[in-house]
Amino acid sequence: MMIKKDIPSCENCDTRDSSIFANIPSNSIKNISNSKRCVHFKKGQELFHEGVNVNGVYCIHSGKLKFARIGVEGKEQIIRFAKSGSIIGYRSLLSKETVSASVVALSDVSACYIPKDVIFKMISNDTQFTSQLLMVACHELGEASKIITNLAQKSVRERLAEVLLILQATFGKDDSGFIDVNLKREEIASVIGTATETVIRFLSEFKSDGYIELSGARIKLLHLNKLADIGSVYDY
Amino acid sequence: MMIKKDIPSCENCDTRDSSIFANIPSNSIKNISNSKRCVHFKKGQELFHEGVNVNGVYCIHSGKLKFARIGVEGKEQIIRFAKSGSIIGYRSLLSKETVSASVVALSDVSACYIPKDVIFKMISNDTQFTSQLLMVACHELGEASKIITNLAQKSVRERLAEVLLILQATFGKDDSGFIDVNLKREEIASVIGTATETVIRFLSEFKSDGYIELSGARIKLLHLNKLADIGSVYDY
DNA sequence: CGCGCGATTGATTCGGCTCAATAACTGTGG
DNA sequence: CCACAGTTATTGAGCCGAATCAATCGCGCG
Repeated sequence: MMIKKDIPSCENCDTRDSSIFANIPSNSIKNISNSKRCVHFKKGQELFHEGVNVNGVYCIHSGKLKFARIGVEGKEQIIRFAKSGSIIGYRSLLSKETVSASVVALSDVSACYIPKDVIFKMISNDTQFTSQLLMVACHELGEASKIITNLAQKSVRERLAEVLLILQATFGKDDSGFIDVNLKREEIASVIGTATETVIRFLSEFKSDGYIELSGARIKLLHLNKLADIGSVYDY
Repeated sequence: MMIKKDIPSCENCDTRDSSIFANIPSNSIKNISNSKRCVHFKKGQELFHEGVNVNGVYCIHSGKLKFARIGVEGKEQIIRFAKSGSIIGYRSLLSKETVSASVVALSDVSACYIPKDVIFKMISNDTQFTSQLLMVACHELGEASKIITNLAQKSVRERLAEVLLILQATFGKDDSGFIDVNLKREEIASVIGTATETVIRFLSEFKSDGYIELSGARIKLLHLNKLADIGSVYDY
C-alpha cells in the first residue's frame, strides 16, 4: 500500500456527496480529513480479510470492490459490491464483531482509511452522522432480505437476468456500452450461487435470444426490459 | 388489538436487559415508558404488513414472531424470527423505506408500541441508545450475510439440520424437550427455501437415524453434535 | 508464437420439485 | 367424550433444473 497520492481532502472530495459524509458539519469533516490516511490497492488485493478485527473504516474514493465469504468446501460467495463513495468496514466496527466477509479490489482502488477513534468520536458527537450511518445500515438490511428471498425462490436463470441488471445499475457502462466491471464467469456464478458452466449456458441463451452481447468476458445488455421480465424484477 | 394489560412500565420490564434499552439512562426510559402503548396480538395477526410505511416500533414483551416476505408466485419466504426483547420495525423507520417483510405473530404476542417521534428524539439526544441501535443493525447485517452464504451454498439437508439448531437456540425447549415454537412443516420449508415435502423427507431421515424425535408437528433434537455435523455448523 | 487461464459446449448424473394419494392431527360442535 | 371436517403431515412416482465431469476452444499476454 502506498501512502497519500492525489486524493483531495474530504472538504473537496467529489465522492463526498454520494457518501455517508454528505451532510456533515464542516468542522466534523475537517476533523476526519486531518485523521485520514490515503491508501491504494491493486486489483485483487484485500482491504479486509474475513474473520479479522477492524480498527477503522475505508471510504472508497475510486475503484470497485466485492464482499466475499468463504463458504462450505472453500467456495467463494459474493455478498455484495461497493464503489466510490462506499464506506467499508463499519459493520464489524460497530457490531464489535469480526469481519463477516473479505473485501477484495476488483480494480485498482484508492481509499481513505479513517481510524476507529475518529468514527466513535463522531458517533458520540454528531447526531447527523450517526443517523446517516443508521440509515445506511438499515437500507442494507433491507437489501439483504431481498437477496435472501431471491436466492431462496428464484431459479438460476431468473437470478442471472436480475444480477446483470444490478451490475449495470451499480457500475454503469463503459464507452462501448459494456457493463463496466471486470468479473469472471466464475465470480458471477458465485454472486448468484450456481456453477460457472450454468452461468455460461444461460448467458449463451440470452445472447442467442438477442438480449445481451458478449465479447470475451465482457457483457453488454441490449434489452433491459426483457431481462427484467425474465428476472421478475419489478423495481428498477 | 386490546390496549394496556399487565405489561409493566419500562423501568421494571424484565425483558429490558435483553433488549436495546438495556443500558439507557433512566430518564430516557421514563420518557419512553410514558409514550408507549401496550398492545396484544393473537397468533397469526400481523404487526406490520410488507410494503407499508411505519410510524413507530414495537418492543416485544412476550411471544414469538416471524419476518416473512412474499416472493415470486406469492410464495412466502421467512427471513428471520423475533422474540421477547426484540425491537420490530426500526429498520424501515430509520431507512425511511417501506417495510421489507411482514411481521406475523407465531403465538399470542404482547408488545409496546413506541411512536417514531420518541425514537427520533432519542436518536438525537441519547448517544448510548443510538450506538446500541447501530450495533443491533450491524449485527443483523452480519447474520444476513451468513444466511445468504448458506442459502447459496449449502444443500437442503445441510440447511435443515442447521435451522433446527437455530430454532432451538432461538426459542429454547418446552417442558418435554421439544423446540418451543409452533411452526408448520411448510414454514420450516420457507425458512430454508425448499418444498414442504422435502423438509418432511429429511426430517424422516433424521428421525430414523435417531438424531431427532417427532410428535405431530413438534420436533425434539436428540443429537446436537450430529446435526451440527450434518449442517456444517461450526459456531454454535 | 506459444502458454495458460478462462470461456464454452456436450454428456451424464442427481438433488430436489411437483403431482397425487393417504394418513394423522386439531379443533369444534353435538 | 366422541364424531366430523378441515388442516397438516407423510409417502411414493416421475420429472426437470442444475451440478459435475470431461474436452475443446479462444483470447490475452509474455
